[in-house]
Amino acid sequence: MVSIKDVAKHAGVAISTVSKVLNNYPNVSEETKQRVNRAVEELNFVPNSVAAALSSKQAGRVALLVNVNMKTSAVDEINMQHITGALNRAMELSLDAITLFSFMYQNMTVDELIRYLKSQSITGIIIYGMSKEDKVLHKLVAAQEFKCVVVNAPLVNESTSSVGIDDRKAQYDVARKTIEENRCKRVLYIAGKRNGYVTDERLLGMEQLASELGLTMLVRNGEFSELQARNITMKYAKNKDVVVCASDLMAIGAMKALIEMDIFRPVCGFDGIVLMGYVGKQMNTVCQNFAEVSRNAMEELHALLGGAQGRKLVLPHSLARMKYEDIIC
Amino acid sequence: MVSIKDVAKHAGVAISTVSKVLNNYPNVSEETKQRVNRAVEELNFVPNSVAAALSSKQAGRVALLVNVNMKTSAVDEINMQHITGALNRAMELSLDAITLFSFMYQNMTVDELIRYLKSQSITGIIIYGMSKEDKVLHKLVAAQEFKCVVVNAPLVNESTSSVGIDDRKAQYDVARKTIEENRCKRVLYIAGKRNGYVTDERLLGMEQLASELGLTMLVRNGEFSELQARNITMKYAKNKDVVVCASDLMAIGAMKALIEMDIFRPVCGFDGIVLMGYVGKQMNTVCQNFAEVSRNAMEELHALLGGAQGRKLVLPHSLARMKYEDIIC
DNA sequence: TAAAACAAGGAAAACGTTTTCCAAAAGAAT
DNA sequence: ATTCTTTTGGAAAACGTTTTCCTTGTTTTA
Repeated sequence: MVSIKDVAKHAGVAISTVSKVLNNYPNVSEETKQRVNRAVEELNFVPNSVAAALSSKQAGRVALLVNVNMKTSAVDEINMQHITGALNRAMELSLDAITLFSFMYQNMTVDELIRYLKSQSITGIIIYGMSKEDKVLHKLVAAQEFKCVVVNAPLVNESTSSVGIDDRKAQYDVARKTIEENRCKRVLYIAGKRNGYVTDERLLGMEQLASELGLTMLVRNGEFSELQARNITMKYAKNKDVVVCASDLMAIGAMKALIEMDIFRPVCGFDGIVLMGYVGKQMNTVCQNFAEVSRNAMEELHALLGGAQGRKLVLPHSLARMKYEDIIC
Repeated sequence: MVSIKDVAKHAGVAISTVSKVLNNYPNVSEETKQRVNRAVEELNFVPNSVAAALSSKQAGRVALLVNVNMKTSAVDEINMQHITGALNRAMELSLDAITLFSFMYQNMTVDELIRYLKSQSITGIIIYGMSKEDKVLHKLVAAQEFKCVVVNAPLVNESTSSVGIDDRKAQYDVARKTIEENRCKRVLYIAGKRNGYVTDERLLGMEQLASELGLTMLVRNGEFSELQARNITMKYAKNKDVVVCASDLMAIGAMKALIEMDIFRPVCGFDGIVLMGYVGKQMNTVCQNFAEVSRNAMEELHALLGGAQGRKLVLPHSLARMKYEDIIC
């Protein structure tokens, strides 16, 4: 294996000089830089990232903490897009990234988790699917031992940024569009998981809309479960004009229930998952580009690692009506 | 950060002794072992896996090479299950694992890929979605620089194992069941991707079945594409009795086409993806537990790293009829 | 009882980087 | 010409392990 030592010898300089060139340090002349880079080319040298990680804490590796406790194909789709987006950007930024699923750390205490991450030379973390009641992850963020980016949860401190869309506005937008298209007055809103950050935001958006338009609204918690949304719809949809759901999966459950009850009500969802194209009826939904969200999350983490302050990053969303014809390929 | 040095000091032994205890080396007395383990407990010590990886090539890290060139939610679902299954077992085996998606290495030559993997201290690899014409991955396996486990491709040498189900038999089984249930004689078989290993195996299963039952069979390549399967069905299904597809996604495409043509033909698929529960019509399919396949793949890789010979591992499959009621949750 | 064999544990090199500090050379200021 | 800065590059320690030898002390064998 060709190491930095070989490059140094080949270029006729010291090891430290090579390292400086590689990491764009100042105080190295243009000429030496050229010589070193030529040697790197000729020897086909690739730095050993493991050694680099060991040597410098701040070069650092990055971990994705992915919650996979809800096992549905829709969640798989969303997680997969997040992971590919994040890892793609990580590679472009030359960040070494590992993926941890929740089953890997769900039995750990905060201290154990911190120790584990440090043992892996992790200095930055992206957290997915964090709920309000997740003690361990909250302590992890609060500890500020690592730079963190939390996706879809408004947590910010000096070393923590949050990334996501404006859930409140998105819910408002998609519901308003659906309600105005169909001149509805009585709304059944199937909210998400209790103690979910996005759940509350989306509900706030709905409440604002209801008050602005003078709607009557019944709110029930669907826990992001297709089955529960189905049951709720069965029970309450009859004397409502529209069913607004805080996720596509629940929208699908609601739609299936309506079809079974043989009544028509407009339904709208949230997320823009592919499955929406397969259920026959078209529905309005909020489209999020999860891969893009995660690319931004990785970008933000990189900035934090470079010394930037934590902040809240809000990304754009769009509305769409998912059609089978657009999805098939 | 508490290191092996602190443990050594706390236990009153040398660093090397601690390392020996940690790695279950011989030539250390039971008493010393106890003392060291107690120190480990008391100091809450976790070995730094990065340092370990740097120090010993054979402790080694493991990489998942995941092909994500086909972007459909079905593939996302399958890949996600593979990844979680593999990483889960890796953690249990204390193997450090990283995930590489095809977009990360698709522009590399074999040599570049090998160098990159070595730079990451990778010693073992699991390869997903390898096609017959993938030069780079074939050379990678042939180079025998790493221990490899190839999922769903029958590649074996001293340092390479293959893991997967018996695709030939599975295709035979599911088609036979469907054909006998409906007393069919004329089969439209929509095969997978040209140059795919499983494509050939599954076709062989169908050919055997056709000859045994005296069926007439038309074979067309659907490339694992829902759209192509749909078009093929539109064109050829009319004077056939049954449409057998080499994947669920294609089966869905075929079924949608039949519904649109307003003719009934039994259809069967292959994989057991969740989406099958959403298309309204029930179909026979082959169920693979992808997470379990990948757990086995990781297990096999561990064995290879321990010095075992490469071999072919065949896992069981089952037949099922995917119903919405079984899938909703 | 001497020699040989073995068991247990320690010292130190090695892995491939980064980074701190220091020395030399060159330029600027007096 | 002398001193003071500044620029450039090198030497060596550090990161936390593993692993190879080597030194003891103890047991076995003849």
